[in-house]
Amino acid sequence: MPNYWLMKSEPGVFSIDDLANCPNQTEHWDGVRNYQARNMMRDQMHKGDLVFFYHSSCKNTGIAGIAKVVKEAYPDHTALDPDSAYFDPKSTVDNPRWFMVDIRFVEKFTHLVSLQHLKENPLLKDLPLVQRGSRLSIMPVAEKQWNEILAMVPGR
DNA sequence: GCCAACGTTGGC
DNA sequence: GCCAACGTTGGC
Repeated sequence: MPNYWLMKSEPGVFSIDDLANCPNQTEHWDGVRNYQARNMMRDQMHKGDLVFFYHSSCKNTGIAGIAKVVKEAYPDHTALDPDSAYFDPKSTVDNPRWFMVDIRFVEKFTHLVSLQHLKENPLLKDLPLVQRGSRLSIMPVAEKQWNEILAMVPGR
């Protein structure tokens, strides 16, 4: 059984369309700089897990589609690159502080499941995404929540 | 652009 | 270990 996740991305930076247009429709998920998110990604995210791709900080916030984990956590090289916005001087080759996984495009929803609709569904009240003040960029999704959200996808 | 909420840093 | 200051996230 796969685990289920939700990962946020700003579509102005990297959208689900960008993922679909990558070589092999696969890209590494760099730039995670939050320990809670890192720990989940590093310790609990496994090959074959499914991911809701969430568009944040944009006009239409919500879940835009599905991706899947195709490579488990390995060091995030952008932390070692002084020219990267994600550079972290405290991360080293021998002792990497930040990690990333590779994900592959699976499906784009014809219409996204909006944050507003997610918030309105009482069955999703425990999802960190809809909780007040939550800023987690990677979060687990329970199987029941996953199925509930899938049932909310317009036209699916 | 605003700002509430949160995470991190660093002095003590 | 406390906590004030600061930086970031992300919805609105």
